[in-house]
Amino acid sequence: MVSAPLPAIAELKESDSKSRLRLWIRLLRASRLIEGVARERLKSQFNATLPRFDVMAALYRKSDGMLMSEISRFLMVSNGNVTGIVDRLVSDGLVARAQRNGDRRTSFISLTRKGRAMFADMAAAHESWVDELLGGLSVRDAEQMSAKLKSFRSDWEGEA
Amino acid sequence: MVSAPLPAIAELKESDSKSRLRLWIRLLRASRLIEGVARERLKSQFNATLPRFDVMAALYRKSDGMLMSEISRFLMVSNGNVTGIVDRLVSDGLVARAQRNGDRRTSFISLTRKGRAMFADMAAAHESWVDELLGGLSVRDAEQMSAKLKSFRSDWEGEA
DNA sequence: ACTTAAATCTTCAAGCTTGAAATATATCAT
DNA sequence: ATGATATATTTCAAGCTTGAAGATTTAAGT
Repeated sequence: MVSAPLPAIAELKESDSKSRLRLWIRLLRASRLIEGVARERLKSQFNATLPRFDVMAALYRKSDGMLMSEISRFLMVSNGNVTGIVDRLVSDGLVARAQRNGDRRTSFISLTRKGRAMFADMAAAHESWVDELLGGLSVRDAEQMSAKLKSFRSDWEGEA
Repeated sequence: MVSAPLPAIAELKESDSKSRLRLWIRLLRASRLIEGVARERLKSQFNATLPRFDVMAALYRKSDGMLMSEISRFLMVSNGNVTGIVDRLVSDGLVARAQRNGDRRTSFISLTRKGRAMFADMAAAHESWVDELLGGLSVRDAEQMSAKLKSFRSDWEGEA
């Protein structure tokens, strides 16, 4: 009976993928909406961009500094990408590269005092924007969804 | 008593915004993860990009054709952006611009036969990728989250 | 030591993205 | 009709993004 057709299961399976596809589309549209607002306000209020904000956010958590590869892995972007963003942050005096005595291929990237102060301001504003945009969701809903998304991710990556 | 301090409410409020911020970060990371996989597979299996896929998906739903501004509004990207993507799709023979007799500023953009066939293939693959990546979520969870995201969005836009 | 392999980062071309300026067309008020 | 205003699109500069190729340094094997 291995070759017997099982239409009921096949139909169920298709319906499952449609549900997940719909979720994906809504997820994507929500992301784009929030990212758009954040990009626009970062530009007008701080003359910053979203990628710069992301890099600074990564560095803010690690005051000892991070390797380039740690930044790109954390942000899930390519290596070459981070090079350019950090270059511009350095030339704006927001970030510094510190020599590493052991390994001359690498350097520790960290926020300058100026960068740290600026990020603190941006982070507070950013948190309020997200609160505003996601305000339609109850805290309970937000926490439920967070938990679901976390467990989904752990199936695909090492941790987060 | 209007000026009396209300620390309990203030604390609650801060905790709310933190929950929403955490949700936002997980939403963003999930989006990036899925987008990364989709981008990579679209390139290797179809020699396509995600933006091209998005434009073709918009056009697939509307076989009569769409205006440039309808495409950009639907995809939530800038006007100028769509111009370049459509240009490349046209030069690949996947999309065509049709004159509109009433208004010479605009044209109807639509998939060619070739574009329509190609998108059908890509869409099937894409749906299976999403199903694979979001497979850790039950259908029930997916539908719950979809509903929450839909209601959140309608607070900020006309519809979807 | 010497060669090979691995790790880390940068460079580069192609394409995507935005926002602003430019262009072209259409509509409206006189 | 004419001029002013509104609409639709394209063009452009600056920056972001990837993936591949290149450069540099470190580690490993012999």
